[in-house]
Amino acid sequence: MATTRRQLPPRPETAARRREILAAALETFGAKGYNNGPLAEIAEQVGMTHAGILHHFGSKDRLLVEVLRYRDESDVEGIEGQHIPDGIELFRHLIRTAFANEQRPGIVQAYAVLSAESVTNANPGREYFEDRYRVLRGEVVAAFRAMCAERGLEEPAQVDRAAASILAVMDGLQVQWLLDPTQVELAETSAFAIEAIALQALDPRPSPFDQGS
Amino acid sequence: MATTRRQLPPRPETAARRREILAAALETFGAKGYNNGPLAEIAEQVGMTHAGILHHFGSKDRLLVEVLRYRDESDVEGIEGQHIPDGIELFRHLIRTAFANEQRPGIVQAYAVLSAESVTNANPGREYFEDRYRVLRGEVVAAFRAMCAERGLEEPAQVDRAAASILAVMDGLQVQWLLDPTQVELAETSAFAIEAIALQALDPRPSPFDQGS
DNA sequence: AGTAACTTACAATGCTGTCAGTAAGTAGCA
DNA sequence: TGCTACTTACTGACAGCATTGTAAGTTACT
Repeated sequence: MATTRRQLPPRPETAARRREILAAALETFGAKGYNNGPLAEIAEQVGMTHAGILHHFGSKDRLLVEVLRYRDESDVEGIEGQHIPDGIELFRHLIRTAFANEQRPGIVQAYAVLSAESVTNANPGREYFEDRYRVLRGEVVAAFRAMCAERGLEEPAQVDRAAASILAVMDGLQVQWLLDPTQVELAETSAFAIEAIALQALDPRPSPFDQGS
Repeated sequence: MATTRRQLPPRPETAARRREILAAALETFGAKGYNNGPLAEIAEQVGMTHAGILHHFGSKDRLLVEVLRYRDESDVEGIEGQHIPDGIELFRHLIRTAFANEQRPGIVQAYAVLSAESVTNANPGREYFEDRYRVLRGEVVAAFRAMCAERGLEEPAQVDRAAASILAVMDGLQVQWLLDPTQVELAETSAFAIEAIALQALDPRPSPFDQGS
């Protein structure tokens, strides 16, 4: 009754076509946000109709999720080989990323817009960003631990806070830089702040704000 | 030909009604973003139709601009008297603000969502956020200068970067905190990062990342 | 022969903004 | 004080557009 061949594998060019769509979607969502970025505009960029995109991805929500994963992959491929850098190398990697980001405002904007949009009600990207920040914070914490071990220091009390802070400055600076690139040096400022936070975590000094008039 | 009485002043209750609308709009835009937050939902909160809101504000764009200004005012009124704190007091004020923000996630979300959304194409809030960051950076820079003068230090090289970084961490931490409040302590972490950055600006130590394997 | 990769057409919805009308207030004046 | 003229503060209806998703059909691969 049931024939055996129920599903055919996708055609060879299809994977490339999907990647084209993902790149176009990243551009449109980056420029206009998820809610304000229509499928039709994405379709036009790749020479299709919006129905063609829905054929590949099923719904706009699922497209967003795949776009976010795609951005991750292309990031990892582009910047470094495969491995996750550890210890001091992770911090250097973050700073290099900030310098690389200065050359790709489109990606930066997509990331800034979509991450903030994800905190709104029932946004399909929310889970992705929750996971992403959790993973990244974990990597930074691990890097701190590795540095301490290497130097024979005990683990400082504030690693968790320092990890969150480092990711936070990078993101926050991106927004300010996108708003006015003439007023904010993205990379240099990121490097400065990452160093400041790492130093205070590894070798704390007393707060300058605590008491006194 | 032309009679003299051309425009009547608004009725006494009108100002209060407008404020109600602004508060409702802040809530809706905060929850759903500007593009995704319909006028009808705002209208419902204050017991009106969306046409009534357009009567008061003319267009959705102008409503957003007024919402942003309204948030500023209510912030200034609520937190402190009138004056802009200077020197060390500004930093203390920023940290207090971070603690206060932990009690008002709605406002924080509105701010995070709308500021990121403002970097998208032709967003009506963009100018507001450009100005706001410029002004805030200026205030932080002035506070650094005041602190240096008081202590007889010369102005450090990195004040501009430190100022941008401090605002950036605060914003970035808000996003992470909104995504998962169980994993990020907004206020304590903000305080830690602000101190770290201020210390490095006022009394720099060499970068731990510069050379060596 | 069957399915992937589309297109065209369309249904269904949601949104902003306009328009005409209504009730209620206010100003000017007898 | 009361009448008239005009304005504010709305409502309800609707035009007009944009947008997502579906369904049916076509082409071309395998």
